Amino acid sequence: MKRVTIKDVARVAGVSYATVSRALSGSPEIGEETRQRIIQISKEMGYTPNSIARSLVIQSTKIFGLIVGRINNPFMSEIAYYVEKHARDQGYNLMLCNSGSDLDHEEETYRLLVGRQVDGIIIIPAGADSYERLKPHLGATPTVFMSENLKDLRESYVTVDNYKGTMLGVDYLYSLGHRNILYFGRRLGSLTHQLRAEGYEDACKRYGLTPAFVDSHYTHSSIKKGYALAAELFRTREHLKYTAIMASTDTMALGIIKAADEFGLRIPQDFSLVGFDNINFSSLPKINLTTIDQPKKAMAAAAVDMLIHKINDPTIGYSHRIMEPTLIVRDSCAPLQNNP
Amino acid sequence: MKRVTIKDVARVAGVSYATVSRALSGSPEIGEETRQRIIQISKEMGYTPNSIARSLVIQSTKIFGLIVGRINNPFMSEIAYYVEKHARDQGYNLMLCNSGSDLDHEEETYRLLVGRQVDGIIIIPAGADSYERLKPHLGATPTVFMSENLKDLRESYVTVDNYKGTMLGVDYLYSLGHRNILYFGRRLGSLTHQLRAEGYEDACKRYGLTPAFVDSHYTHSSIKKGYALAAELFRTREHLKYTAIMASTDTMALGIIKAADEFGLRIPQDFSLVGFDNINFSSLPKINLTTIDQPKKAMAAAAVDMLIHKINDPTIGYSHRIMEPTLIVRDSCAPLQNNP
DNA sequence: CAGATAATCGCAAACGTTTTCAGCTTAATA
DNA sequence: TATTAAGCTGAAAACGTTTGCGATTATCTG
Repeated sequence: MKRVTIKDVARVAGVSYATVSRALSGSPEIGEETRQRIIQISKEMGYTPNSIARSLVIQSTKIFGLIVGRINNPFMSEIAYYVEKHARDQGYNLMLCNSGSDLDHEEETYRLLVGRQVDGIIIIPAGADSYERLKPHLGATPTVFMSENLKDLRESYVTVDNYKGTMLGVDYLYSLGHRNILYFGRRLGSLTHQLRAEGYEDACKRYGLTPAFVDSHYTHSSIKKGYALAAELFRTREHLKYTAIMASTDTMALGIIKAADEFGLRIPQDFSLVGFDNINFSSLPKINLTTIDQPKKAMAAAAVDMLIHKINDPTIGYSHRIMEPTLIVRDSCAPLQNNP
Repeated sequence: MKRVTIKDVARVAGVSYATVSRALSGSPEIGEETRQRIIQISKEMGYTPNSIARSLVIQSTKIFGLIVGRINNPFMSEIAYYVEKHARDQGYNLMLCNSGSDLDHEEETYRLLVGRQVDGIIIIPAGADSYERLKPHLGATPTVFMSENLKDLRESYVTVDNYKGTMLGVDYLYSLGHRNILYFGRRLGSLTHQLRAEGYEDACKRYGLTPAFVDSHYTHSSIKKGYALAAELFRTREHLKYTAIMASTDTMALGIIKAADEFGLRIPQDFSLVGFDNINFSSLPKINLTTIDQPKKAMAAAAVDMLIHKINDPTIGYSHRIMEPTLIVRDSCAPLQNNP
């Protein structure tokens, strides 16, 4: 199963392999007749250039590394889809790695990718300390961070305006007449979540509402976590103080939905609910979650463009891009009927 | 931003680069003291071996290509997650590509990956004709097909027993007392779907039930497609003839759920429903779809193991692995109360 | 017709490794 | 003491490309 190399086609064509290389890469200094002949022959022989050898000499692999927490997470896979698509359009392939949202594993993965000589790395960081951990390795390979805000990040990133996002949610709920809105989810550890909570808080203040929080100590949002928290809320009848819930995350909102279902509470009749992220779960029948959308496609495109710029001009420094969130209205919110 | 090569550390250590290479790769013929010294030095200098150069000489990239329709499809992303994990454990990284479920694009992608010198390719084929299209390129790179059955596939693949899967569904519905079960979804074009339909049909025959089908001409299952079909079914009141529906796919089932919701039909009170695939949507609150599970994790592991075997022994021929489906009982089915 | 210019093409170095083979020490054996 | 063996190390080839530079031929120009 010997692969056919450039030498083989050169021998057959009766030219040097330099000529073959030039003919196939469309170099202008090759006669048109010989070029056509060489192309013809290489096709017949089934020649495919060895991009490993090519990478070695041109010092570029045309590969991007993409590090996500877990690709089976709907948000991540959505991002990955657009990143792959956009990168491929620009001539780059993608090396996909799961960090498992674990800092050690993430660091190891990052180093592995630079060893693989990828031209650039796009990473959805595992946690708040990712930057600190990755810092010593940065600089060897152009990198852009995505989606998560990190504290004092002196590196390129693209993210959504999380602060504004929750504000949009509160605006909407307020416009429906809600005056007692509970914030449901994480506030600390992650800058992203901090900003979301602050957006909620400031929006409340602006309307003269008193902010209220439900949270606990945990590091990753999940349906299970949301369910546990919500079940506790319903059990203690604490929720009766509020007519609407602003969730920090769609997955948390799903947990709420599950608990509500079990407690016989109806959404939006018994309370309104808005999520954050617009993962594709949320548009499902019976779920129909009103939520804040992160423009995943645009974010992905921005990230790869940013990366390519950085590759073309390494002296460019870093840049930040904060994208606009939008409110997606579905069926989980209703106007407030009776003032409690 | 000059990268440090093996020569650099050799110079500093005062040995030849052959020695450095041997020391770092744990070759037994290097003195322990020099090895430690070299390791120390290479660490201090921040040396990371260039795996491109390495790949060129050892004729192996330690990379697998993974071609999926779209990574944002929940089923695909689940597979991808486990493939990456298992492959990485075996020392392989993953190059991810979306084929967009398009045959042309798939073929182009496949060729691209062999040009990239990947050691093997795992592919979830785009359609029934994938094999025909890919045939000329096969043989250069070990390949295993996944999940989709293809006609006369003289290549390695791992899939689930689709025939048995729908049988399980019918068994279950029958055991609940249902005697009028409708099969909802595609039957032709894809061997996978053909098998599912046949499993249903044979199970019906075994119980003396008369099979009934709802399908139409389409090539990809989707919620939208399922919704359209179901809405038509409900509008014509045709569904009253049946007390249960066996859907060809979870996504189709979701379409049914959506339509049912709009027509005021309740599941499982008005009819029972079982899906196929067990995508993670189906476990969501308010959905809770009873369905047939494909053992995605085991399938992924089997695929990469199969690929590694093939790489280690290219003369091994091809092999087929058909995994066991299982019934996942959730809340979309109920015992039949009144015989219609 | 001599010389110059342009159009093609080949030579060989380079990319950063791994690995074979041979060479050099040093210690052990006869 | 001479010989052998064992243990380390180095020189160099190989992997399959790209590309700067020089060489060759053909075509003009004067």
